Amino acid sequence: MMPTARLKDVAAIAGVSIKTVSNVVHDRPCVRPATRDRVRAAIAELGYRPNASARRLVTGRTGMIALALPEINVPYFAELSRHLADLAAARGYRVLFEQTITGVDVERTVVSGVEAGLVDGVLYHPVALTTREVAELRQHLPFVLVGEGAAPLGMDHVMIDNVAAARDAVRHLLRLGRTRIAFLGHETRSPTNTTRRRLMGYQLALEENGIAPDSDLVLAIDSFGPDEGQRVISGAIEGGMDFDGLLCRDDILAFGAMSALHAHGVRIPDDVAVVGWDDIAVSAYTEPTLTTISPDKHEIATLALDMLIERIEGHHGPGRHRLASYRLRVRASAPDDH
Amino acid sequence: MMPTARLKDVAAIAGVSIKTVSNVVHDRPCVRPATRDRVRAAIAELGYRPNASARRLVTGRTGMIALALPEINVPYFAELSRHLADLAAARGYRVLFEQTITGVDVERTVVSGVEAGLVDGVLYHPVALTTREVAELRQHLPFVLVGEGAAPLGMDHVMIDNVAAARDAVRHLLRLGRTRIAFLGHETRSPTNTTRRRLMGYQLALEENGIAPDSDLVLAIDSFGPDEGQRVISGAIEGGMDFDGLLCRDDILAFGAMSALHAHGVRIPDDVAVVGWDDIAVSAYTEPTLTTISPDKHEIATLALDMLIERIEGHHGPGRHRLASYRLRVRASAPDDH
DNA sequence: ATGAAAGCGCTAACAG
DNA sequence: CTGTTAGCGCTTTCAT
Repeated sequence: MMPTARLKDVAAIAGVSIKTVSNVVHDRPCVRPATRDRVRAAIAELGYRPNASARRLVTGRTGMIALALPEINVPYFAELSRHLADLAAARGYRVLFEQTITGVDVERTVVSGVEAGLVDGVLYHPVALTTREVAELRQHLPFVLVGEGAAPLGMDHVMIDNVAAARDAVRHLLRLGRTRIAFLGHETRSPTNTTRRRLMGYQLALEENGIAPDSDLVLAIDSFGPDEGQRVISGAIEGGMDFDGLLCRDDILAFGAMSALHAHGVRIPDDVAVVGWDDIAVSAYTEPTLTTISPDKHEIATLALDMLIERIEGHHGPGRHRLASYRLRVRASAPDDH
Repeated sequence: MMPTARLKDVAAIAGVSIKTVSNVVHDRPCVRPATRDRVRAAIAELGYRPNASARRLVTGRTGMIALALPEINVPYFAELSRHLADLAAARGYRVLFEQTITGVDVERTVVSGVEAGLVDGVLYHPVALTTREVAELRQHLPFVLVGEGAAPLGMDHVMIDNVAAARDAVRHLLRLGRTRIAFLGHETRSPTNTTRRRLMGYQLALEENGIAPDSDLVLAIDSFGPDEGQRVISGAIEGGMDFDGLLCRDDILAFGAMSALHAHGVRIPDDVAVVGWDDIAVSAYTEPTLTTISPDKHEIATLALDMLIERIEGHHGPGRHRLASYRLRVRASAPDDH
């Protein structure tokens, strides 16, 4: 493996100064055609590629943004990442992927940023860190928060209105005549803001319809994942829980729940109408297809990236909080006409 | 936003030379405790963070690997990425994410690598590029290929034995007494190597059992995605296709197929037994649960990363081709006892 | 239109 | 144990 060619080597071969080679590399017009061709030939001959680190050191710009998410394998994050990656590429940025699931420590490390000059900005979906910690740790770096986790007022932030969306979902179930509506996904240990907000909307919708929320209908989970949804709903059915509607914290839990309902011969939606959350791709192909809260992932990605790039380009205003849109996507698990 | 502190600034405040500060930053033992404390205090006071680009420029090491995949939102890739990201983090590498879906050009650009010194190595899942192109474009950079796409002999490569796996899947269906077994997922335009291999295994299994492959049972698709699976299977059913078994190119197509089967009142597995491919997380929670070829994603990730890191650390041998293991995960859509 | 030279912030070899 | 110094490869004034 021959040592990588440098600007200097190209210059030597082409018989010009490095400045000229640099001009050619950057497609600057101020080079005579003949010279340009000679330089181009030398570049090809040596297989010259500009060195990224050197460039960055001098320009101070990396052209990279960090995407800090809990778990890339979770469909919602994977789908959001797809939008983010597409948009970032279109705007000329590369994406450095930081997975934060490993724990609070990792999350803290990512947020505080051990090295400077690694990326130009960070898109961060907080989970474990508190608002205060995020605010304190955040480095001197453009930062945009995504999701319902910690959101210090001073920082840019994008989310959907979780309370309103949960309320809409429950209202939909009420409209179908369901009155014993359960909520699946209350975290036992430390409830996330996400769950807290969704639960709040659930409660509001019930109360505004004169139904007293029944805490027995709020089902706790120990983990996310379909297996947990299945376990908890199986337990509820076997324990004789009486319910005719079910709002799940997310689609994945809903899949597990539906699997449990099927296994116990409970008909969906006849006996229990089910609503999920996230509208991940497969939700339109389950049996029955899943009614779900569909956050506009593309809009979330666009808003987040726009704000981040504005910050990177020097915007200095106070923290901006943007709400992305969502809709209730009605499918067979809780159809309109039932 | 005050200008980032440099080694030199810390040194000035602490009243030592930059070498000493560097020693402290690197936790080198050869610093007197008193000095160390003073330096630490200065670092904290200035909020000093070492500059990544400068470090890289001088060490020539980036501590990053590129992960070049077609589409991160596709569950199989998302799940594989999760393993890769976990392992990379454990080995001290960051992951730069490069999405190649946009087209052959993007794929070519990613493989050829515009800049040098951006990453230490590349994990690449080829789709559109040919073996020859990959071999020609590959830069002077450690490179490991994943999947069934182009795989020049000279380069490291990890995959599962797709022919054998497809054969196993079809054998399983034959064992269940199915004889009219269809294959869903032949690409009309330019079939990928992946599909070609799976189709080959399908054919082999039929022939070894004395069944003449019927080209009418090989169903073409124009795109991936559940909608396409649904469309094609609906068309086949409506066109009167006679089949009792179905091997799908991947789980996502299988979801669409199952949705179409349900819609037409075709019972799974009674009327048609279905087998998917990839064993993505939700496959265990569909109705019915999906029998599928389950590649050992963790093993794929481990083998790939191990080889890549060996190359990064200087290994120079010829291209190594490794087969990761797989198993047929039997679930309700094509159960053993049927 | 092209060249010479001064750093960007850090590491590491070499002195002391 | 600590300081001095020479680059890493590139961009960018400032001359010519």
